[in-house]
This record gives sequence, structure tokens and C-alpha cells, in this order.
Amino acid sequence: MAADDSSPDECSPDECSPILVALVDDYDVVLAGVARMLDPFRDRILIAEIDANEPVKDEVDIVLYDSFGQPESDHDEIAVLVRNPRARRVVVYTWNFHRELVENARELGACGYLSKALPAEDLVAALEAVHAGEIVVSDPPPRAVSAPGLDWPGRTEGLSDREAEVLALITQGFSNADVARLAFLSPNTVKSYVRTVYRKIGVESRTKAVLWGLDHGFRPDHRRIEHWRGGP
Amino acid sequence: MAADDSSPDECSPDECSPILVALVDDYDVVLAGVARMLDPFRDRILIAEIDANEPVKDEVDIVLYDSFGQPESDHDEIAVLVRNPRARRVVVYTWNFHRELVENARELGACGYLSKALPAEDLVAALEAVHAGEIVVSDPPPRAVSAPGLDWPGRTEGLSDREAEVLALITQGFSNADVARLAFLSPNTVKSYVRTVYRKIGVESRTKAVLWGLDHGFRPDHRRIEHWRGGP
DNA sequence: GAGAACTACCCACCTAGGGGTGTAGTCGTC
DNA sequence: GACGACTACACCCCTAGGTGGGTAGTTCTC
Repeated sequence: MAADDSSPDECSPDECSPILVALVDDYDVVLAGVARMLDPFRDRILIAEIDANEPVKDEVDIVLYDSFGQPESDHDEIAVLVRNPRARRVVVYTWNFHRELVENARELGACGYLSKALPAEDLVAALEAVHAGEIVVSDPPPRAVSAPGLDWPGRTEGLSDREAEVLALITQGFSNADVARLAFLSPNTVKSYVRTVYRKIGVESRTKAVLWGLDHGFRPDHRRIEHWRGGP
Repeated sequence: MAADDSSPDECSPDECSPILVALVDDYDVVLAGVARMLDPFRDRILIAEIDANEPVKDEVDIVLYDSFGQPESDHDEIAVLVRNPRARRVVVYTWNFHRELVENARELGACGYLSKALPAEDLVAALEAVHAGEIVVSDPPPRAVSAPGLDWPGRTEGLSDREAEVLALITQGFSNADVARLAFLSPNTVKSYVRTVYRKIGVESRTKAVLWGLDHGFRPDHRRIEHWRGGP
């Protein structure tokens, strides 16, 4: 596990600048939701630019990597973020607390593994602890659930966050078996979610579900992670 | 069948302006191909603006409606074009010469039903005949084939025109049975085409074929027909 | 004229996907 | 506390989709 090799100067909260946090995910609405939820705490946490057209130019204290809709490549993406010197620390923000995911993230050098179920106040405190040099892994939530205030594609159209994640993966071309493996669900569970999603969005085939998704914010935007990877 | 109620003044070819033709289809590359094929005949046929962002502002002599990748709604689209007073005559440009399609087009008021297998010279002559007031239905081609010089999405990636049409319909969410019905093919034939398309574009599932298509020019652009329908 | 590619289609077989129905625990709202 | 929605999952059944292998005629290229 990569050691923290530079801890911030100790100082009173009044004197410290807020922690600069960059958000990384492939879905604008997800990032906007996280930014909005953290905005009341802007005296403690400052969100770096989230415009996908713009690389985050300066060094940031923490990169908060949201795993919504990510396929297996998020292992790779965590590594990309950890390797980038502009990211002093990397924190994973997720529902998936499967033991091997947590272990793998830590092995790659993530300093935090935080649950999306955490209320905003607790998330801020956890980020502060990471900033102070701790390795923080929050308690696994009993089930996938998002904190009030978070957002995801399809939420205004009535999709729950888990349903949206299943649709996000389907929209990237994954089979039901793939989705089950990636989301740590049973194939039967995935089929149940698929059925519910189809009913809510009013389609009767996978292809139409994909087309609906692409028109409703489910097209992943890889530009942010590409900026961190060193691309254009 | 709508009668032609205003024939052009008779004059020698040297004196006449070229015939103004507007092209309508949902695929840029298809229209660009037709325009390019007809360009050598610009003294006889002038192509109106084909930019999808711009409505065709002036009245045109002929609207040439290319049926590539169109689902059943092309019946509706022919009607839209025939009703629009800026289109003096409507001609359908297609491989599908199924009797009921030809009859339906004529009933809707189309003045021409021309094969995409026609060499450029013959197409120009046919358009001139339509312009002169004739109803022209070319001989049905023995099989679906495009004249040299035409273009379609996926052609540079090795897809034949028929394969491309099958992918175009799949990319709009149609089932194999739908595609068979729309393209007047057997369901077995559609499955054979699907297999060949998957092999050529290197995918193994329908969803991935659709995603490939959307990234390779198969996203239909409905703006042109919407301009003719009276929309923005 | 041979060969390749295309159009068009068939048949058999298997699996992924989809629909129906159900259970069970948790959580938020009224 | 009732109720609805959610997460999570099971089982059965059916069909669409996909794969393999094949035929046959046409057309273009070399």
C-alpha cells in the first residue's frame, strides 16, 4: 500500500484552506450530484472543476473516484489515478464493498474506500481523515443505497440507483452475466432489475433500452479519466 | 394519384436551368454519395443544400427521397414530402421494388420510383422525365445493388449496402423479424446478414453492433425530414 | 474462365434474454 | 404500524438471437 509521504501541516480548522477534491466518474449527473451534496461544506471541502472538457490543471488533495456504471476497468482507472502525481490521494466512492474489491483498491494505492450511503457530514469527515493521512474504509452498507442528495442518470425518470447502474452497464454492451459479475449480483437479480427497468422506461427489448439510455444521460463520457491518464 | 398540374415550359436544353433537386434521407454519407454521383451532371441536375442544420428554403423541382435504413415510417415520410408545397414532385430512390411499396408510393402521390441500381446517366434522364411531367417507375432490379459511386455508412469498413441497411435497422432497435418485414427479406436471410455484419465489424452481440453503428455513422438524423414536416 | 464476394435463403441446434410469479428483509413515509 | 418501494434472489417457461453449415444464382475482377 502506498504510504502517505507528506502529511499536511497541523493547524486549526479556521486557518486551513479547505481540502481540494476532484471528482471522477463518466456520468455528468453523478458528479453534479456529489458536488451539490458537498457544497454546503465548501468551507471544508472545495470541489475542483468538474467540466469534462477541461483537465484538472492543478494538483488536488484528493481524487474522489465514483464507481457508478464502471466495468472491470475501474481497477485500471484506480491505478491511473494513483499513478498521477497531481492526485495526492485517491478515494473510491461506491456501494460495492465486496472484500476483493476493497483489497484490490488498497493494493493499487487507494487511501480511502467510502460508501455512497454515508450522509454528507460523514463523507466530509472521512475525506478530512484521509487528508490527514489515515487510510479510511467505511463500514460496508448492508445493501446498495445512496445518500440523500446524490444523483444518477434516469433518477428523474423514476429509476433507482441500482436500476440505473444495471442500465448503465447494459448500455455499454454488457450481457446479463457480465453485469452480474461486475456489480456482484446474482444473474437472477440482474434479470429482475432488467425487467423493472424496461417497464419503467417503457421498452420491450435490450436494444431499445440501450437507445433510451443513450438519449437520457447514460452515455459514458471518458474524457475526465482520459485527462487523468494523460490524454487530450 | 396526384396529377402534375404545372408542366415546365418547353425549351432547348441549352436554355433551361438545371433541375433543382433536394435530397432527403437520414444518413449524411448516403446523401453525400448521391450528390457526388450526380455532380458531373450539374448542368442538368443541381443539388439543393444538403446540410441537415438548414431547411431547404426555396421550392425545389424534385425531392429525391432515399429509403436507405428507413423503417415503415417512410410511407409517412413520402406523404409528408408530397404534401409540402415546396416539393413540386417527389421521387423515391430505393432497392425495394415490392409491388405493394411501389403502389403505395404512387397512391401517396410520388411521381417517380427509381432504382438505386440505375447508373448516374440513367438516373439523370429519369429525373428529367419526371420533371417533364411523366410518372417514372424504373425496372425493378433483380436484386438489391447500388450503382457505382453511391455510398452508405460502413462502406469504408467493408459492409455491403445490404449489410449496412440491415445494421441501420438493427441500430434503430428493430428485431430480426421487424427487419425482415421492413426490408422484404426472409428472417433466415436477415440472420445470415446479421452474422456477416457481426464478423466484419468484430462484435459478438446485438448491443455491441448497435454501439458500433452509432459510432460509425449509423445514427439516423431526422432533422432533414423534420424540416420538410414543418419543424425546426 | 476461375475465383471471390454478394444477394438470398434454408435447416438444426443452443443459449441469452425476457416474462411471469414468487419470497424475504429493509427502509422511508404517512 | 401499515404500506409501498427498494434490494436481493429463486424458479419455470418460452422465444429471440446467435452459431454452424449448407445451397444457388449473379456479378465483378483478374
